[in-house]
Amino acid sequence: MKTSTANAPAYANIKNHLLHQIETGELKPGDKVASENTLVNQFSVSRMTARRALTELQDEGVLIRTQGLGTFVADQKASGSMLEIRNIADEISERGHSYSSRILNLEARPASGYEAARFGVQEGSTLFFSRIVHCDNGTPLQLEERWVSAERVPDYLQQDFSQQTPNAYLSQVAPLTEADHMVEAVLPSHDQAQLLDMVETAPCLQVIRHTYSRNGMISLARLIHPGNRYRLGGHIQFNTPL
Amino acid sequence: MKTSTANAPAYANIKNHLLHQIETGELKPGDKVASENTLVNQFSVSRMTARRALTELQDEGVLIRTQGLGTFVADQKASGSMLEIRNIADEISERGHSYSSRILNLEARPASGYEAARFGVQEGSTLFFSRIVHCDNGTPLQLEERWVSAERVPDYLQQDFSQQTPNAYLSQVAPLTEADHMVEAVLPSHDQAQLLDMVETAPCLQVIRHTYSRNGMISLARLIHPGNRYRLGGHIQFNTPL
DNA sequence: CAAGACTACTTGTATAGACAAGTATATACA
DNA sequence: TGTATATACTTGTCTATACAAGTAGTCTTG
Repeated sequence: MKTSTANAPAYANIKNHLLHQIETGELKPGDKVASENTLVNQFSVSRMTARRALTELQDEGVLIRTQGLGTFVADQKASGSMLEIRNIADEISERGHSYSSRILNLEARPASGYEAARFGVQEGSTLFFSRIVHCDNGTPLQLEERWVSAERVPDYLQQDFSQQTPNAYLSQVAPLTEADHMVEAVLPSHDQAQLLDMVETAPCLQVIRHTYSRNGMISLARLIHPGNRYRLGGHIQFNTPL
Repeated sequence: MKTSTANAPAYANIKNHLLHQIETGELKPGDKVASENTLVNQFSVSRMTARRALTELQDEGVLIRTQGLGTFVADQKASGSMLEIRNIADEISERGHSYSSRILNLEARPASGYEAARFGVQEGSTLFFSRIVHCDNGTPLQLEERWVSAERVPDYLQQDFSQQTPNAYLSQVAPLTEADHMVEAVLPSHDQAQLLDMVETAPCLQVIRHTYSRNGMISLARLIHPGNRYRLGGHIQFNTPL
């Protein structure tokens, strides 16, 4: 899973640079980010290019910019849950369409330091990862990515998710009653090649990323429109107690 | 509440022009939109300015752009709703906290041309507007703004929203069964001074804007973080059939 | 007829500059 | 001391231009 640098556009490199700073903790919520002119000198680009990187990250909810003040890392905490995800399978059924799904990935892997901190587990402990495409009348409509803490749901990998959606299974086995709050920050970039194939045939692909950690469930949704391949649309961030 | 044209930035005028074309049906989903160069001549702006209007509308899901082909009106029907708003009062109760609310505004006013086009009513027809703060243990947590079409819910202003939330009332009186779709574009800016007072005492204020139009309900949610006073964080755009 | 080249049009990326406007700090003045 | 004022720095808007790259149709050529 490569993140670019080589042939990627200049503005994308700057975005990745800033995202990396945030992911490693070099920049924390509230910290001031390099100004446009600083980035101009640092990356030898024009101001409009540096500006595009900052503006897009602002649109994605990562940064906050204020005229006269500067650019800051957005505070991802604090937001309570207010939304809940509807079950995609139910929704498609209600619409009178046929629902089908395809499993792309289903694996266990040790949590990196970054993931461990984010999901509230120890570094190296097992995280389950799954990636499933949900189709409406055969057309890919939603790409679902889930990270599930092994401590919480040890049998996650053994389930047959073509029969029962992960959402249904997790609701049954790991109900959460308290409305806990969690932090979810910036999304690492997707494996884009895999996404592009699906976007070809989908009118508009919804990308949802679910994370089950010790404290609750976090979901992030984004939309990909055709012709908008590298730029992902606005994202939604919320936290849902099951 | 003014809608631009005069002192608004050029790119905003172009956006409104295109949105108006879509709202009036002059441009239908799938139709080809004026190219960048066409807009350059039409509005006497530079290509970068015309481009900004088109790009932002693409990010907002209104348009679809493809290199070499052109710009087209997006099909809003393709992506189904997937989210629903939880009742803030219920949520706070479930959390074991005390819920209270305060009404800031409650008024009827004629729809401006801009609002009329957006909400699907005639210019000058009555729109109800309310603004309510929902508090969790006395702390302002959510600012709710609603525009309600008078045609749809004539008695909106007569309700006692300290007893029953607008959401509960509207669900009861104006249920929508079809999953209609609508476009909501740019948010006009808030009355900022009023917001700032609340942000002072709130850890993170959720701003939700509900719009009941002829076709359905649109909700836009944004977060205000402390230290993020003037610029509101990323916004959420979705459409919920009740 | 079919394959390739050419052309016109489109959007994508990028530059270098200009002025406007919001914020905070330092400075001079009453 | 307190109030204006000047300033430096920031982001916001905008222009005019250039080249790259994708699409579709036409024209040339074998």
